[in-house]
Amino acid sequence: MKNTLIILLGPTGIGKTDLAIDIALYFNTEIISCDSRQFYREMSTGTAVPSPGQLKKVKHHFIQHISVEDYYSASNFEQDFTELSRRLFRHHNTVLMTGGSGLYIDAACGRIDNIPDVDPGVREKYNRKYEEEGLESIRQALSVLDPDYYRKVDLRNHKRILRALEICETTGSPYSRFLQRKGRNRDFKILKTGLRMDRQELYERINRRVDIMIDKGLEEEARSMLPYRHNNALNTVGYKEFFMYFDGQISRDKAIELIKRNSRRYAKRQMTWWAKDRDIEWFHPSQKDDILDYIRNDIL
RNA sequence: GGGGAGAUACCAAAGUGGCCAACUGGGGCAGACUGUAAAUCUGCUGUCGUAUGACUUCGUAGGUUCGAAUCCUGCUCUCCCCA
Repeated sequence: MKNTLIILLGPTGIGKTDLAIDIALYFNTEIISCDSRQFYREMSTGTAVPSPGQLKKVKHHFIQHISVEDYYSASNFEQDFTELSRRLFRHHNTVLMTGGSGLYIDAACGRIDNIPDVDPGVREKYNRKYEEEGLESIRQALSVLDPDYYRKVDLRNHKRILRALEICETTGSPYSRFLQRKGRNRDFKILKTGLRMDRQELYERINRRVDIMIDKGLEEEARSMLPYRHNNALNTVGYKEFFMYFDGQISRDKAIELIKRNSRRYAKRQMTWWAKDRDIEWFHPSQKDDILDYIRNDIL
């Protein structure tokens, strides 16, 4: 019998954490978190990491395992995940992965191609080029280095262009050449379950959860993150809005309102990401028994 | 009771005779995205819709005009000031 990676995914605030614990307990296994912000040990209330009590119930991995000052990407996650899953499958037939970071989940599923690491100096160089000379200049560079990709990318999205340029320059060959859609083979089965609910219900949950975070001291946590605000890890809903408030750009109420709105928009983007994934079996978070049945039927 | 201001699409708010289906902002909807992804980027938001297209809108009922969200009159409602 093949091992199975059970994935429980869903938009922010829908209730993955509790459900994941129940599922993990049921199958007597451990949880691999796949939440790109719960990785950071300096943040907790704004990222809604599982509570100490929850962490005690089931062993969690990749919760606050790195620092906001570390560089971490989907690729790093893929490597860490590969190593960990190999270890866990030695003692478990099933492992549960839960989270809401679509790209990272895809990475764990082996859906990203093997692409060399980028030379930090090269990254620096193109970032500067973009800042100093603008979008048009990096577009131009891309049209020379990788005309194929130039035709396909969203030319208004500097991040896409920058990434391609970095790869072109560090590897000496066009970025598009690495995008073979071959992915990586995994030696375990993947079973995806998704959580979804009525939009309005979700949005109300999100709004309420933000209020709870505020009560738990999100403002203080954000203030303590001020020294790290330039790190990418702090370009995060719940923190960036408070930074604006601390800077005097907006009122505290406005910051809270923006945190709610940006969380809603984030949830929307997550749902768009998964909308085209035919492998996901969808459930309402209250359907715990149905989810357990679904998983049990599949792995037996 | 007297005087003044105003009613515009989901909300806020421009528009004050034709270039208006109506600026802009918010909210919302839809989408893209193979390595910083809670990031980054895009489209739509009166209805029908392939539409440079048709139809119905700017409190309400009339009127003026070739033509009105814009001008005039009545009505309804809201707000402010004086009593």
